[in-house]
Amino acid sequence: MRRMSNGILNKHQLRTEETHARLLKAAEEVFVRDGYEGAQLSEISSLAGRTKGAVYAHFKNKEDLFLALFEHRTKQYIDRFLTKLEGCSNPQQRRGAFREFYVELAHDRTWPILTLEFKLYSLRHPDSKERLRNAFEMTKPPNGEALYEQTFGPLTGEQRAERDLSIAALGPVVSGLILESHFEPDSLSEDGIRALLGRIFDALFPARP
Amino acid sequence: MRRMSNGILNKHQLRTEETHARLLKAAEEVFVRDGYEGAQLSEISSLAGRTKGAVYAHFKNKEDLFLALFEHRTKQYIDRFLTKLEGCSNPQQRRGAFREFYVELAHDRTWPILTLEFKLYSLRHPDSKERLRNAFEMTKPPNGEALYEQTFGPLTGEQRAERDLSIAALGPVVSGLILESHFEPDSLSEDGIRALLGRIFDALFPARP
Amino acid sequence: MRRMSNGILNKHQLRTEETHARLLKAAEEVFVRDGYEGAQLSEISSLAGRTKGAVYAHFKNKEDLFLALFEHRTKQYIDRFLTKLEGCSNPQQRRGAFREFYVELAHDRTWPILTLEFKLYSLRHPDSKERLRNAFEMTKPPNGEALYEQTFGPLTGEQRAERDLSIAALGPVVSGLILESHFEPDSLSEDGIRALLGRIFDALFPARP
Amino acid sequence: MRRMSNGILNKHQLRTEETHARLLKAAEEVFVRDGYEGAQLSEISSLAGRTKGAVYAHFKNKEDLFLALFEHRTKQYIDRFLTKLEGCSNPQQRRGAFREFYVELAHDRTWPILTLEFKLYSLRHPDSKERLRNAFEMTKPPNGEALYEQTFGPLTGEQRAERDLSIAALGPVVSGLILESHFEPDSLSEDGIRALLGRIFDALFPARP
DNA sequence: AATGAATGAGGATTCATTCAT
DNA sequence: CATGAATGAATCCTCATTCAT
Repeated sequence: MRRMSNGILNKHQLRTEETHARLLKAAEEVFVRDGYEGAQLSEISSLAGRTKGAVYAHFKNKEDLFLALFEHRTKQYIDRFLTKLEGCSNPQQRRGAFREFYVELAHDRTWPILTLEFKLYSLRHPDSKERLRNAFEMTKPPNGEALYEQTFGPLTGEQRAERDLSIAALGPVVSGLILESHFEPDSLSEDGIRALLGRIFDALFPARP
Repeated sequence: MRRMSNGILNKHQLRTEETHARLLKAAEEVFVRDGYEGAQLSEISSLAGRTKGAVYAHFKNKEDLFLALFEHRTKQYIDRFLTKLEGCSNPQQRRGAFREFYVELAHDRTWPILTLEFKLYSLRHPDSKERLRNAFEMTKPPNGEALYEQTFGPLTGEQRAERDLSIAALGPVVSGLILESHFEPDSLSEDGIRALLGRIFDALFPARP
Repeated sequence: MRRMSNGILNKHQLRTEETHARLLKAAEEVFVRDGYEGAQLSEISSLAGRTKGAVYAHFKNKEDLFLALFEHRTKQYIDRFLTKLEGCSNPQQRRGAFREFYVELAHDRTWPILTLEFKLYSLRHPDSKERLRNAFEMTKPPNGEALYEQTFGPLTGEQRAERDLSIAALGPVVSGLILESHFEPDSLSEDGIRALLGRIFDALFPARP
Repeated sequence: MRRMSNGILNKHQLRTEETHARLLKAAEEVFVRDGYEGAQLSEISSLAGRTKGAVYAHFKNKEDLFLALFEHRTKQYIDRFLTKLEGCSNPQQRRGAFREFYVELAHDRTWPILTLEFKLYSLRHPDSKERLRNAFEMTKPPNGEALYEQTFGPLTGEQRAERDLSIAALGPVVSGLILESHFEPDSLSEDGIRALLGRIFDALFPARP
């Protein structure tokens, strides 16, 4: 998008950006509620106060909208995560911030479901692999290794493998639990999930003496 | 199905039973691979060596087939679980058998995904709630409370609540991890998942002294 | 289609064959009137007294219906042509029959237009080349060389090349004229075209002494 | 377009004229390649180095562009034809020039196809008849009757009818042959068509003694 | 029980056209 | 004059479901 010389968007561009944002927001709601296949572009667009055609002015097709949504949310998510850790000055603090960030995911009814939906999609559309791979790479913070070392301390090779395994498990565990809580809110309340996540986190990343 | 006086099925009935079994088997493969929406009855039936009409001779519709499959597999699953615990004579053994059963779910690439699919379906089809509820009830072993008491010992009310929460978490955790391993086999190998499940199980159900 | 042991089609099959024939007939009318792009499957099917779905039970898609129609009509056309020539016992008769057959094409308002439409389609869909080629091969009678020799006599190599060129021109000339007469019936009446075709035929295939 | 007092176009107007010309050129390419229905305004405009909006600045709509293109090319065509004949001083020369002009149409891969496309369009859009009629009238040279008399000599009423019929046939014949050669270049080479056109011309307009 | 032709509702996608800038 | 985001109508195609056999 070309900005005016003063760096300010003109009216056209403002309207365009708003449409883009509205579409993504509506898409999230509908994709999470109805799933990829069940989601209807007509509902997404009308929820965004636009028509179906607007979707196609911004995205190549339904899949493109879906992937764009995932990329968009992933960026936000990583940013929030990194911001949280930035304020910390030592490993203990960092581990605590990480733990809290993780436990608080119990509150998010949307992102973990979207994540599930996306992985199921990729499982079933191997042709989109390329872009899917890239989007998944974004799930991991840049400079992850350094960050984790600053958080969990220096580790032997074997310990590092174990740590990476644990890290890989975090997201999937939340997604599974949130989905279950959607279905059985009585068995898995938000606080219940919070408790579980805490215990699981501690089991996977034991506090160092 | 009416059996002959000697309790043996005649040829017609044998063929009918075979068709039923073939359809369920094919349905599992296709539902897991393509998801509920993506699954096509034509593919399921042809995979079973039958035509679409056969599906409608055995099941009311697509949803009915899906739910019947879930009920069928749930029964098998519970049976295997109970059989495993039956051979045990004391709580320690029982806990160990439970743990092993759980850890070995890492090997099943199908049931955890089917479970996810089913829960997503229920999330999105609240109208089918009644039957869905019933099917989910089947997920839990009959006489569960007694069984768990025999396994984890007598507990205070609070401990029991914690234990139930942990039990509710087991399935969702496996499902999340298996789905992830489908997508990123390198990060989450079968053995890796086994290790994770063991650690999580121990964290959720600490061995009593 | 499997016939019953007595070679007679059962009710199902009769109905199926009728549907197939009705669809082709309706397709011809609509494709000629509206062109390939302009033709609507909904109109074709309703003209055939069926629904759109029926088209897809018989043909893979719109293109498949279009090509099937061309193949079907081409067979009929070649058959009529060969039948006409079969009754002849000498070259003069055969040339006369050929000429008459050709001149009488002036009466056909449909086939020449369908031919045009098909060639324009092939011009614009090179990907369908394979099947198009085959369909076009059908335009030529089997054993064409022998037939033409029996009709126009033995020729030197150069004469044969000239004859083949003339043969290749026959169809296109009719198509061009029929299209024009659709547009300007006053300038090109059916009888006018008949006269023109006769003169052109004689110029391209001079009667031998 | 208002010219400056000296009859010269200013910069704005030059740019406008160029856009107009570019659009017509691009339209010809795309209409011939893809047909009226298949042609996309977006492609025409981008081929012309403009955007869709430019089309609507110069033409009322797609049909208007198509008809304007036909009118534009028709004018050129008639001009070339008349220029060719102007240099002749007697009927023989004129007939020869006419014949040569006709035979050389074999070289034009575009105009005959555009002509076909246009006639098919008019066949299928009778509502546009008015403008279509006018455009077709332009196909005929002004003072046609006088011109033809100077070319083919004075004729009886019956001869004149025959001559008009032959004239009406010329264009359609070329169009049919060119289309065929697009599809089967091996059977109908450019030279082959030239030969055919010559023979057909001579058959339709026999040289007078 | 099983077949498969036919139905018909539904949804993604395309593209000529409009309009604020 | 020219842009291009947005519209919205139009249409192909899919697929669960039905029903005569």
